[in-house]
Amino acid sequence: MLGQIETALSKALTSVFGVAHKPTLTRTPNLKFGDVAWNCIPAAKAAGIEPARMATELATELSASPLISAVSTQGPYLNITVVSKVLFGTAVTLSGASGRIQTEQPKRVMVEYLSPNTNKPLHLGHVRNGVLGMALSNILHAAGHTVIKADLVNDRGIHICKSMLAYLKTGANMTPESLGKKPDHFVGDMYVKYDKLEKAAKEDGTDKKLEAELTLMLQKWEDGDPDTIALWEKMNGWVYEGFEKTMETYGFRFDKMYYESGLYKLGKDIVEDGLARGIFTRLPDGAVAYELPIDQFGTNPDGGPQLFTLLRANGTCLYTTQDLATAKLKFEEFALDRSIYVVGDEQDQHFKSLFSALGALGYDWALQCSHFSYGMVELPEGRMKSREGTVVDADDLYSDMVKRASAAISQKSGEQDDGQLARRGETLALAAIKFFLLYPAPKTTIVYDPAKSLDFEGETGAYCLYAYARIKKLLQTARMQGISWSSLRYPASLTDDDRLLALELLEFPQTVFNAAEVEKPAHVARKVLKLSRTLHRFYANQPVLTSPPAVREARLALLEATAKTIAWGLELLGIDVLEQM
RNA sequence: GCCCCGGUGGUGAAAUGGAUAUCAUCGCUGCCUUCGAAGCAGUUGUUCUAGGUUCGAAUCCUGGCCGGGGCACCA
Repeated sequence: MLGQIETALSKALTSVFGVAHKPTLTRTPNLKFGDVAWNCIPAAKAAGIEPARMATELATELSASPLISAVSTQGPYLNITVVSKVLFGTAVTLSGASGRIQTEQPKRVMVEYLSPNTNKPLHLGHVRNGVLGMALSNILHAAGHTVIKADLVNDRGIHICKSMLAYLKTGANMTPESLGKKPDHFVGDMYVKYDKLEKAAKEDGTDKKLEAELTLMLQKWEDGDPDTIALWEKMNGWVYEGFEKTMETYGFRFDKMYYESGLYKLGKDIVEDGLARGIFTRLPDGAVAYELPIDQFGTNPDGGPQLFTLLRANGTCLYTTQDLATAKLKFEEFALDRSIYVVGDEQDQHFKSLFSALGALGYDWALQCSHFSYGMVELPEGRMKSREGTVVDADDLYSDMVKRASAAISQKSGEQDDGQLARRGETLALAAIKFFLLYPAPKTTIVYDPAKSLDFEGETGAYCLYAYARIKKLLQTARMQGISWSSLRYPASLTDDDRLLALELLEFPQTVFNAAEVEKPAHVARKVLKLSRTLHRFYANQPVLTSPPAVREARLALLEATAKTIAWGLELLGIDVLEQM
């Protein structure tokens, strides 16, 4: 509907001024200016026309439109009031997912996210990653793109050997079952134990020996030594078993799994090829590197180009070696148009370098690779360090939040705890966690204070869920009173609160579509919150069931549409609603 | 030394170059005898700095100050 007005405006621009322009309507700052507005300055300036005159003449032209009940101007602003019947009718009909806008150029997009190491359980940082990855995938899908969700598991390397070696030295007679531990936590404990072993070794001077043992283990793994492989499989199996549960809890899902252990050698050919073509350089000690362009990356301390190392001096592979190959594999295997990596901002430079190297190799798809970068989740005292065990564990966070959420529900509703209440607590807890992580811009560093935990008031998931539940309760009460609102009639005399809610609903699909275009899930989160706020204000200020029948029915329809839209927005964010808080 | 990111009320955040910079939280004041107070209404308090571009700058450009991340054979 807003699109139709934009089209009418575009036609008027052509017919009156001979200007080709695609206008975008915005909301007015205040309803006294009308419902939506357009600023003439950019188009007027480009065409050499005085902006206020353009606004005036367009107003005359548009006033004939059957969609528009009033047009006015305010300097260069063209202010439009939409015919109420059209406004409310569209808002109700196109609510929820039925209003979604689909792209005319659907793409095949891979979203790689989570990408855990198999030496420790998932923590809050992974949760931020996973929640962003899922939301981004959902939003791209809603906009009509084909999305392949991929997980690259870092299941090999020296850090994995650390857990394995610590297990051999301190716990080889134990299993997760024997200790009653969640298996990924059991392996994570071994990783922490290694750190302790290392510290102890440094004190009694045996650290070189320990390091040699570790390197030997990695060597044995690469040589395919049966005992080492068996141990690796056993411990990784435990980790996967644990991951499975955590990922199910948080709703992280994948269409494709990549394992570094099966990929790490693949990059060697690409490196050799680059070397042969003079794109990569062999360093004096034998390592292979890509010299990063100085205009983009600057220089290193001795004035030469920065180096992006692709192969170790001893010929073994690096993460970068594997990365080159995996990038190529993704495009070939899935005929991708676009490849997105959801990875923390500490790797900004890594990805910028990787994409530069891929471009230098002549892969035209290198331009379609992008790094969805996000900031760390820190504790009040600083960064989380898994080696030192100072992390907010994903499973602990969840169970802690469920307790708090259940307690809050019990307290506020006065209900006693039962199985059903616990399930509501789970949904509320997840909504609180996910919304907390999705609402700020991704690049902000989030500080999470375990002592304060998460709020259920203010700009929170609970605020949105409560808006939904309030509507549901109201609709239920209406049904019980035998009130029906299926036949829609829109009384002329509705208030600004009704109008604001309808406008908010109308804008929603465009916001979701734009969020997909710019790949910003936070835009959807902010919009859901804004809609919820408009709803709460409406609820507090306007009676529904006690209004005259015509107004009552219109409002019930509007509220039902609002509930559908809030639920859809939250669904895109990976958040479930509660019919009852 | 180099590269990247940031600096907005006390605190945490928002704002395709566009109308009076928006929210939350904290503080203070009200509203459960009308559909659920996890809510609503009111109130105090904000764009690091010096220039520049522009009809118009929190936003773009240059310098400065402050903070965070990264700089290779880790991921």
